[in-house]
Order: sequence, then structure tokens, then C-alpha cells
Amino acid sequence: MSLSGWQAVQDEVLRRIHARDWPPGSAIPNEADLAREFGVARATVNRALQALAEAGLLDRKRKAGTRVALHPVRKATLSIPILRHEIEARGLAYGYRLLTRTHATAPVAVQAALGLTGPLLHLTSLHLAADRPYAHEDRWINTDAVPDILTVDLAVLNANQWLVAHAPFTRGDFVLTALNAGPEAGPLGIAAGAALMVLERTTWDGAVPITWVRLAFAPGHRMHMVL
Amino acid sequence: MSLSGWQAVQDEVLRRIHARDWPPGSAIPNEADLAREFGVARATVNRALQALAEAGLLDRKRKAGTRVALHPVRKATLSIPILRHEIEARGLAYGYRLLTRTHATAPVAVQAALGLTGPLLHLTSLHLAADRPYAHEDRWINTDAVPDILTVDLAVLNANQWLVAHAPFTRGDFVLTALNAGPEAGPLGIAAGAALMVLERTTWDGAVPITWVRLAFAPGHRMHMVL
DNA sequence: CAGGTTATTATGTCTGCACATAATAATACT
DNA sequence: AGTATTATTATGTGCAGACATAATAACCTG
Repeated sequence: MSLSGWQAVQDEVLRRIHARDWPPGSAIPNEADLAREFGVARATVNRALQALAEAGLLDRKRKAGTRVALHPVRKATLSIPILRHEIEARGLAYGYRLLTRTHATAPVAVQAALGLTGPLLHLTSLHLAADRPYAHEDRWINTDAVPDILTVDLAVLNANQWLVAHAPFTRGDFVLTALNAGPEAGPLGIAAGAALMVLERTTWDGAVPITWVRLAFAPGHRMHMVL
Repeated sequence: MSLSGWQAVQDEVLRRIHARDWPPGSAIPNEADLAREFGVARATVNRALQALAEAGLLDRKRKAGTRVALHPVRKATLSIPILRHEIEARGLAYGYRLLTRTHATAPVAVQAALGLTGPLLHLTSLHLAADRPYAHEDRWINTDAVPDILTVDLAVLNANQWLVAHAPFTRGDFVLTALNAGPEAGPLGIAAGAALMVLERTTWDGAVPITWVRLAFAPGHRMHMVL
């Protein structure tokens, strides 16, 4: 067989995995052999197999060789767009309303997530889609890390947008969970107790914690992923 | 400067992006120039930049060159392990209980997701962690695609485990949402109305729909992701 | 000057070769 | 027999050179 392009190699390997020519757990031929069989260079086979390994379909180990993953750990990638873009992508007008802005000591959960104990800048705000509440945001900001944010009029400018533009982060950490609506119920204009999808995110710049955010989406919010 | 290894190149590029040497939206030098500057082959620079592009930090276009992404679409990867492994990884005993097994016509939402109208195999079951309800599963299976599943005793063997082992899928589709507990409340042993994290997944083998699952996790479930 | 053609350029990828590295197998030594 | 050392092997990665391809810029031409 003569293939051309590492994508073609990848497709053929996928086909064989799928057709059970190479059942889960079994070892597949080494790169050199495959290169010969497919009529390509070893580097080309390597590219294809590495991509599949990264996708979790193959397990590769030096010397041990390559084998079809027994329990393919499927990785869904959830792209986290800026809310404004997410909303505008649906053809809706985006709106933002700052609800509160204070300096205060954060709840212990937030303190623990950030690894800080001092008082932080605390914002609560509302993201609107076509004038209807879309998500409620509860944010704590480490002003030591981004002192410039104190000079910004956050009533006009979305804190998240300012941060992505001025304080790039190197590390992030997400938790998705579901909660019965508590204090967010009012601003979101919903009944208390409604099930809300909640996203909690902590971001760092290196070792320096920047911000902790909790987004509570309006009921019915669906987060979509593909794999 | 002389670097060695594509990872080192990647790190240096990351550093420059982060240090605002190359601010968002700006074009960075071409591969040949970077290769010369770093004292590596162009292929090495290419490897590094491609990885960063895949991660969403760079936008690359032929001829146009490479520029720092204006709105780095952060991609969180959520690894979807088999529930059994997820539970056992926490050091808890895994349990499985089949609740119902029927053939029936699926709700329109399921019919739409799968693109099928005929009657399907319908299973509801419970996943247990240390004998406590962990998640409620509501599954519809296209028996035309996997007729062998009819020969399996699903009271003993987890349908999901059987499927991953015998019916590899090529495409999947996730939706995460939050719902107030309805019929799941009973089996999960919780109060009706509690906020549940719900994961709906549809899987295909090529163009053939295989199964639709809805997992409702016990209250307090946290789905963790890193980016 | 508009519209189409051609050149240029940066990335995408392949090849063949080389050496590095990790894991295993084989061997030697006590 | 048990342990330490040394091959062997498959993947990981690097290099230089080449051509492919897409997007843009420069150039004609009517």
C-alpha cells in the first residue's frame, strides 16, 4: 500500500483500529515496519501515531512499542470563549451590568483556591443576552497582581475582558457543578432553587493567583462539547 | 541565543508572548528567522509553533505568517473516563445496578439526537461508589448497530463497559447542563428538585448512531478541568 | 483603473539520515 | 540464585534539504 501524507496514515491506522484488525490492547507494528508498508518515511508514521497517542487512542512507550489503548480516555475539549463572543456568536446583543463593587475578605473557599488571605476586590455582575440575564458573575481579584484594574471603570468595561487583555494567565483551573439558585436568583430573575450550571475558575500567572470567578448560568444553559 | 529541543523553543516563545514582547495580535518573526535566532532547524521551530497554534495561542496562516492570538480561545480538556475507573481512582468500591430494561420508542429529543425513529433498547441503571448512588444513567441503544448487546446479561455487565469494548465509536457529542432532579431523585436517594449535573452524550460509528446516554450525577458532583 | 495573471512568501509537510533516551532482554559476575 | 552490567530495540527528537500549497503582493493588460 502506498499512502501519502501523515493524515492518510492516521486514517488508515484509525481504520484498522476500528475494524478490529488491531484490537484494543494489542501491539501494532513498529514505526519502521509501518513506514515500509505504507511507503512513507518513518517520521511521517511518527507524526500520525503521535497525534493518535495524544488523542488517547494509542499508548506508546519506548522499546515496549505502540499498542491500541485499552480504555481510550476520550478527551472532550471545551473551548472557553469570552462570554461576549459566545453571546454575539448566537446573534444576540451582549450586555453587561456591574452589580456590586467592594473590597472585602473572601470566603474561605475562595481564599483556599487562590491561596490568599487578605482582602480582595470583589465584583458581582450580570451578563445579558438580548437584554435577558445570561449569567451571573461573582469575581474576586487579587489587586496585588493586577493593580491597574483599580484605575478602570468596571461599570463600563467588563472585568473579564480587561483581564484577558491585560493580565495573561499561564495556568487555569475549572470546576463545573450544578447548584440550586441562591442569591443569584434575584439578579437572574428566576425562582430560588432552580438548577443552575456553575463554572468556577481560578487563574494564575505563574505562581501568582490572579482571579477567582464563579459564573452561574441562567437555567437551561447547555455547554456543548465534541470529541 | 541557542536553544535545544522544540520544548525549549516553545517555552521561549511562550515567555515572549507572556512578557508582551509579542503582544496579542502582533505578528511574530517567521520560522526561518526564528530558527536562525534560536540556532535550531526550521522543523524544530515549526514543531513548537504548531503545538502553540493547536493550543490556541497562535494564529497561523500560510504566507500571512504567525501572529499572537487576539482572543486566545482557551481550550479546557475534559477527560471522560469510564465511571468505574473514575470511582475506583478515588479509592472507592464501584457498584452497578440495572434498574430497568425495556424496548420502547424514545422521546423525541432522543430520536432527534440519534436520527432514529424506531423502538430502541432502553436501560436505566445506577452507578454506585462505596454503595452510595453516584450517578443515574438513562440510556437508549440502537440495537441495529450493535445487535450483540442483546445476548449480554446487562444486569451483571455495565452497558457502557460492554460498548466501549465492543462498539468503538468514531464521533461523540456532549452536552453538559444542570437540571432539577425529576424521576432520578428516587433511585439517587435525594430530594426532588435538587440541582443535578447532567451529561448527555450521543455517539456514532461513522454515520451510524449507536447510543444516547444521559448521566445525572449525585448532587455536589464536581467536574474538574485544567487548561 | 478594474480585473485577471503571475511572482513571491511563509507555512505545511515529506524524506533520509542521525543520535538520544527509555525500557526491556540478555549476559556476566559474584 | 540473585544482582549488576551490557546489549538491543522502539520511540523521541534533531537536522538539512526539498517541494507543495495557500495567501498575498506585484504586475500586466485591456
